[in-house]
Formats: sequence, C-alpha cells, structure tokens
Amino acid sequence: MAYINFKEIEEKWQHRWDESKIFDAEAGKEKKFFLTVPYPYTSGPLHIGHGRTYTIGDMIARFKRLQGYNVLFPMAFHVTGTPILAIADSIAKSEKEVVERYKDYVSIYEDAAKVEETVNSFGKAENVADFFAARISEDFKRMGYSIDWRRKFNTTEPVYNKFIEWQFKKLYEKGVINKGKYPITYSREDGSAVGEDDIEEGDTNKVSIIEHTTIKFELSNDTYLIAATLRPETIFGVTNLWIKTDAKYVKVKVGNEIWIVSVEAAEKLGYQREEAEVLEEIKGRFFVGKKVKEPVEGREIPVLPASFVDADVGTGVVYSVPAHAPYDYIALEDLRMTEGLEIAPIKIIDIEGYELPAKEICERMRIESQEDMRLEEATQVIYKVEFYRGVLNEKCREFAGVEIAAIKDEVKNWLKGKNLADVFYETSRKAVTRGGGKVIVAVLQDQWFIDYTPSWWKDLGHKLVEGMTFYPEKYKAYMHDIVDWLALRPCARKRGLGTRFPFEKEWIIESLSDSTIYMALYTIAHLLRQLSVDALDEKFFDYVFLGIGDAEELAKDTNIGVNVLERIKEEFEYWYPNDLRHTAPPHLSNHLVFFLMHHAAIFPESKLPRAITLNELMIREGRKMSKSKGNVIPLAKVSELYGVDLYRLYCAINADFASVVNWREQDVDALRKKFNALVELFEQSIEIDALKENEFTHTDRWLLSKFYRRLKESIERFEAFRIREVGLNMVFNLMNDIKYYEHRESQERRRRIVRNVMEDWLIILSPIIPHVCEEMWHKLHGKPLQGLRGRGAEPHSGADSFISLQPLPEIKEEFIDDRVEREEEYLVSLIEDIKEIMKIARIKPSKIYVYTADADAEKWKWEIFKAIKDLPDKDKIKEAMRLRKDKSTVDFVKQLMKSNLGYFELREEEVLEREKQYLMNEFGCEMVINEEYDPKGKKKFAIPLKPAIYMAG
RNA sequence: GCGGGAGUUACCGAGUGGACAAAGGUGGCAGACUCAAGAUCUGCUCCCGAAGGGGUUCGCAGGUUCGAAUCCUGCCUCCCGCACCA
Repeated sequence: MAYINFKEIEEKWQHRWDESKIFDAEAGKEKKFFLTVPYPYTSGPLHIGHGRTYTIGDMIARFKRLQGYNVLFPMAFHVTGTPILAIADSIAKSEKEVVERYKDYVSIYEDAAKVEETVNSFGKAENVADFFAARISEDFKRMGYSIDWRRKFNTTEPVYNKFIEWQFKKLYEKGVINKGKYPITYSREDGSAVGEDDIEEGDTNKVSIIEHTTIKFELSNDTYLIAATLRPETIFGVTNLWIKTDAKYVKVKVGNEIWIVSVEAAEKLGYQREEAEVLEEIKGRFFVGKKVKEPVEGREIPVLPASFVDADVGTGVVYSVPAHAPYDYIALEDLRMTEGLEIAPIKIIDIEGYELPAKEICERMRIESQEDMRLEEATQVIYKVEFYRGVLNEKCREFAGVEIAAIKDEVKNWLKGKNLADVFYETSRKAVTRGGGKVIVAVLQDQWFIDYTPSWWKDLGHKLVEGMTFYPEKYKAYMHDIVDWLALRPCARKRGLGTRFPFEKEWIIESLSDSTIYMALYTIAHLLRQLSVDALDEKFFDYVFLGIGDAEELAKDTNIGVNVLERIKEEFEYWYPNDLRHTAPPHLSNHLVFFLMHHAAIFPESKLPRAITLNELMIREGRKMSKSKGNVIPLAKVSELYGVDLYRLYCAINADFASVVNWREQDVDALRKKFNALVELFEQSIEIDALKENEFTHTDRWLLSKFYRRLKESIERFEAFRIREVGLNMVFNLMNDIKYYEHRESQERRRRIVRNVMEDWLIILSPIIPHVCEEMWHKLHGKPLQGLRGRGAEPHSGADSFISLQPLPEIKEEFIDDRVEREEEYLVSLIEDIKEIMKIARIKPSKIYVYTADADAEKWKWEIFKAIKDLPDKDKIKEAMRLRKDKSTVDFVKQLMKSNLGYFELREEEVLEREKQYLMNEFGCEMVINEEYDPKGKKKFAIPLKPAIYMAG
C-alpha cells in the first residue's frame, strides 16, 4: 500500500485548525453545547490511561459540532493541594528518588542537556506546575483535541482565588460552612497533617484512622488505668487487665482525673485532647498484682503482666476477656502454667457452634503461647464470627439478646454517657512518613467543614440527580446513594497551594472543595483577563452568575464599563449550564457529588448541570498502569509510537464506557492493520468517479442500503454515547460489507461505490479519527464535488472548509431497502447450503440443480407459510392441515418450524435467474433452476427461502 | 463488612427468552500469492456425519417455561469503591 505519513497529517491539520481558530467558541448561535472534562493535575506527565477520558470527551465535542451545536470544550489546569508542594520541597531538599523520577518525567519532553536545569528549577512549586501545564497542553493539541484554549487558567491564579472566595461566601451564607473536631493522620516531626503521598508505602498500603474506645478502670480515687479496645461490648466479660512490665507508663491529668497510659499513648493523647497534662512516670511492673474496679459492676479485678501488650498500640493497657479474645485466653493459660493462677473466663456472647470461642479456636489452631503469630488470625476469625452471628447473653444486662452487629455502638454510647468510656484514635498500622517521622493520629480542634447534612440540601441534590442524564445509567442510582451518604467534609487545610479561606486566612481551601463549580469560570475566563483582579469581588460574581445587583452601580464600584459587565454576563448566560461533564467513575463519590451539590446550593435551576458520562479506566496488557510497575506510556509518546488516530480508534472500539480498556500491543497491531486498510480504501477512491444512479445494480443498491442503515444506527448510537458500537459498525462491519461487495463485483467497481458514500462515511468517522478524515476530505475536495452527497443543492464550499465543521450526513432513507438486503441474504444462505453439502458429501459437482418453493408445483408452501406465519407454534400444523389436507403438509410445516425462517416475500426463482451467472462462477459448474429433472426426489424438500438442492457428481 | 460489577467456545469480547454452536477480533491449522519472510486473500477452528443433519456447551446446582447463555433461588470465584486524597 502507498506509504502514508500519519505524523505529517496530524501536524498539518492540528496546525490548520489552530490557525483557523475553528474551535474557539463564540457565544451567539442558537444551539449550544458546553462540555467539560476535569482539568488535569499538573504534578507530572499524563499517560495513555488519562488520555482515554479526554479523548472520549473530544469525540463527543466533535460529534456535537457535526450535529450543529455551537460547542464549547475548554480546558484548565489543577495546581491546588499538597502534592505539588511536597514534590517541590523534596526537590529543594535534593531527595534522590524524587529528583530521579522528575528527571525521567522531564526527559519525555526535553533534550538530555536541559533536563538537569529544568528539574533544578522544580524547587519552586510554581515551576513544576507551569512546566507540566505547558507540556500537557501541548500533549492535548497533539492528540487533536478540539479545545478552546483562550479560556485556560490554573487554580492558583488570582482570578481563580477570587472566584473560589466567592463560592465559599455563598456556601457560608447558606450556613453549611462550620467548624469542629476532626481526626487526621499527622506527623510530629513535620508538625503537619500527612496524606497518602507523604506516608511510606502509603499508596500501596493505606493508613486509615481507627476509633478505639477507652475504658476507665479505677485504681484509686480519680486515678484510672485506661484500657483501649475495639470491642467495648465485651466489657461485661472482663476478668483482669494486662500491662507490659518493662514498658513505661505515665500519669496524665485530664480534667479532674488522672489517667494512666503508656508513654507513647500519652504523647498521642496530647495531640488528640486539649486538656491533657503529663505528670510522673511509672514502670509497668509497679501495677502487677494491683486491683482495679471494672466500671460496670465495680468488681475488683487484678492487673497482670502480658508480653503481647504493645505500649505503642492503643493505651498500652488492655482489658482481658478470656472467653472471647484468643490473646487473653492464651496469656492466662501461660500464667496458669507458670504461676498456677486460675481465672475463670466469663462468657457473654452466645454463638452457635462455640462454647468458649477463644479457647476453642486456639485449640483448633494448636496455638500454645502468646508469642504465636497466628493469634492475630485467630482474633480476626472470632471477631468476624461473633460480630455477625453472636448474641449478647444475660450477663449483659439490658443489652442481652441482641446481636453484636446491631448493638456495638449502643454499648459504646452507653458507656460514654456514663462517663466510663472515651475515644482514642489509632492508625490502622504502624507507619512512618517518607522522611521517617512517626505517623500518629491527631485531632484538629477547629477544622473547617462543609456540612452536607441539611435536608434542604440533600433534597436539592436528589432532585438534581433525578433530572439528569447519566451514562452508563447505573451510576444514577449510585449517585443518589452517594448524596445520602455524604455528611461532613473538611474543606480547608493548613498546608498546600490554593485559595486562602476567606473567614480565617491561615487556612487554605482544600483542592477538591475548590474544583466544584469552576466550569462556570470557563464561560468568562477569557473576558476577565482584561479586568483588574481587585474588581472581581463578591458583588461582581453575584451579578454575573446570579443576576444580583445592578450593572450601573456595579460599574461605578468596580470601574468596569457597563457594557463590559453586560457582555460578561451574557457570555455566562449563553453557555451555562454545563450540558455534559465527562470523567471517570472514581470521581463519583468525591468530585462529582461536590460538583452536583455545590451547583444545587448556589445556582438556580436553569443553571444546573444536565448530564454526566463516565468511562472506565485503562490497563495495559491486563495490568494496572503505575509508575512503580514501570508500565506507563506517556500521552506525549502516542503520536510517535502508534499514531494519534489509531490510538483514538482503539479507545473508541476496544471497550464501551462501562468497561476497562486493555491496551494490548497485539490488539493494537491488529487494529493498525485494519485502520491502514481503511485509509487505503479511501485513498483508492479519491481519483475515481462515483457510480451514477442509473448505473446502480442490485449489488450497488445492497451496499448503499447497508451503508445508510449502518450510518443511521451509528448516529443514533453516537447520540446515546455508545461510541464503541459506532466504531465497530462504521469500521469493522462496513469494511466487511465492502469486502463482500468486491468479491461479488470487482475491485474497480468497489472503488467507485466507495466514492459514492465516502464523504458521508468520513464525516461520521471524523469525531473518532479526525486527522485522516480531514486529510481525505481535503484530498477529495481538491476535485469537484460528486457522489451522493453532491446530488442535491446543499454542501460545502470545498478546500477551505473543514470536515470538523460539516453537518452530519443526511440519512438517505430511500436507499435503505429491506428487499435488496433480504435477496442478498437469501443468496448467501443458498451458497452456504451448497458448500455445506459439497463438504459433507465430498462432491465436486458438475451440475447443480436448485428447486425453489415458488415453482408451480410447490407454490402451496408459500401460501401456507404466509397463512401460519403469525400463529403460535402449537397451532401451525392444525391450521396448515385445515388449508391443505395431505401428509406432506405436516412434513413441510415441521421442516419450516425447524428452520426458523422469518416470513419475507421474495421471488426466489426470479432472484436466482438473475444471479445465475454469479452462482455458476462461484461453483465453477453449470447450474439450473427448477428443472423437471429430479432423480433423488429433492423437490419436495424445498421450503420457502430455502431451496432444495441436487448435485450431480 | 457495606455498596457496585463480572464469570460465554484457546484468548479478548458481543449476546439478556426462540432465527444461538453463539457477532467481531486475536491466536492456531490448511491453501493462494512470493525465491523467502511479511502483508494480503480464501477456507477451517466444540464433537459426530458420504446431502444441507444430529449431539453436547455459556462459573456450579436446582427451578420456571413448549423453549434458557438470557428469567428465578442457592452456592462458588474474581474485580472495583468505601472519603478528606488528587
């Protein structure tokens, strides 16, 4: 095939689109469509997995343009938050791992000589963000995305800060911005909160916050040993306390009480409570043999030593429930062996299949010492079984008879209510920061929240979700659930890049809270550039977005001309709402729900989002892409490694939105062949005349019918976001049709018939593979218009007009012809039957006899076929016999039913006579239709649409 | 655990009551072309069959139905999300 330089084609059209500004969207035209895809986070290069979402967004944008919409598809960059700052800090400190990673990243884009210098500049967060924002926008241009770049911004710009301040003031007015206590993972060394990115192995082994219940065991007046537990309901079965003899404990003054906990716990407590004051230190062994009072009944129980106790987990004091906790049971067994100490377990949970669960599991697993690592597993097993199947027994007073799963929190609250218990937070595992600092849980006393719980807000949220389109549809129900589940969300942090919290300036607005309604800013971002930032105050945005206030007055206050203000407002009014937000499912429970809720709270009904579409992620060769696996392909490499249109086609065809795309080289190669063949097919029809209507034969009409049927289906499916089906239909299936056509006719005629449909075909494919379509389109229009598209008066003006701006092809219904297609199917199935017989009977026929059911003697079969076509199976024979009383009728109807043929009137003999020559060519022998000669009595087996066949060997 | 999703013929992947031994692709086999390889094209690719037929399949076990890959029940296996992190 002719060599095609795809890279050259890509660059040529990207350049032409750019200089012609065809994707710069101007307000005004009647039908508008405003589509957004979340702005990328600029901490590094994007890979082909990210590319899927943007690519699909672009396909939708391009399709909507073909549909005649004035499409706005903007883009911006996300800089807010801690990661970029953390990266800059690490690079400023020359941390090797990070520096190396960023050298890799930068070398995707720059010559080796400049890499070092660029990475050095990354000590400033701003430089990281600017560098990647610039590179990502180049990547996007190279992917052929039809973005209006005039409206871009980033989330740390003053304009954006002003906009976010306005948003928070609106929410504050609604009374949903509040302060409260909140536990976070925290590093003492760094003196700040730490997230997944800051924690060693935090991305693979997440650290979560676990709420322990602490229970007070009175040692003497107002002095308590404080035991921490995850199972407060077991308090009724406590028999003793455990401490570690060689650990250090301290007294802590909490209010009027003295609490005794491990040194480590006391330290954590200091970060979790305001009023904790550490007093003197005591050795663990001091407590051995002392008695404490358990809080529920005031029983005296002993304090005993246990080696399994870890001073750095919980409080370093553990209460013992030997009936239900394997650790406790084994530790007591150890003491019984060594000290002869006998303590009877107190059973408080009834559970089928167990008498004393802890004892039995230990025996079953042959655990014999508290040093046995499998105790953890045994604990898990018992915990799970008791949680779901266990019932508290009569020892548990008013809680008796209730399942653990249902009562756990109630016991906890009951204890808290009686001031016998408190809360202590612990990390789910021991963790350190990447810098080596210990990670603990701290409680912020004055965390700012957005409170999503007010019912007016939830109602608005549900109402919005209900009225929206979701694709895939299943996400609509899911979104309702998320709206219900949403409660409090911290919305500000002390660290990171972003907008200062307007009500307390030392806080920074957190990065998911600042990206909820920014789509509104796109509508006017390019117009704000000419204004002074100071003018963009609350009143300004109130006027533009909500129509509050008066233009004249505002003009005076802000020094902005009235006409400018009005122009800005009109632009917003025209583009908003956001007609479609396209992203990926992981955003549902965070970004998207905030997006919806904040819109619902702030904007009037007419400005609320209309639709959300979501595509699943992309994996590579069956595995998740990640930098640690080293299997990431940067988006920047797509053009050189694969070609942009091929990548786009793969994204479109490999999976529907709801499925994960698997990027497999083998499949890419297969698709490349197909794609090249498609381009070749187009190329071959450029320099050729289309067929004239008066030249059309049956096969031409068949191909046209197939084409327009597929085109019609494809437009409907594209509209419904079923892009995969469009791709399959308009590439794979249609190419098969054309291959078949060529086989039926000739290569030369195929070139001509393809020319007939080529313009329409290119248009429908152009959202998916825009570069080659644009190239072919312009190659065609170097020539005068012809083909079916040029038939009427309409069309396009030639070489200076882009395919990207064409209207969708009109469906030529007159070419969609059931009869023509049925005739061809009839012929295909006859050929299959003949081949089947040839194969099985191992005959190479010298002459083929075909007998149809519309031959005179068999015509009754067609009549009966018609008469019984709509009857249920069980009535068919009866009715047929009523019409024609003969045994052969029964045989015929049975055959007919078995063959499962749909009724369609077709003149079999006529079709076969017409196609006789083709059939003879296919089989290389003579063929006769409905001749008298019938040596094997085959005629009687003819049924409508399925002729009988006899072959002479 | 909670919530969601999935198990289809060597592989990927369509199919949600009859036209289904089940699209399409990949891989495999045979043939054509070629000095050869590649590309391309043709045929085959669950089993049996010397006349278009028959048999057994869609995670497992039951059930509904004239009829089930498709509907119902139970079970098994796998994947994803569960928040303060972009």
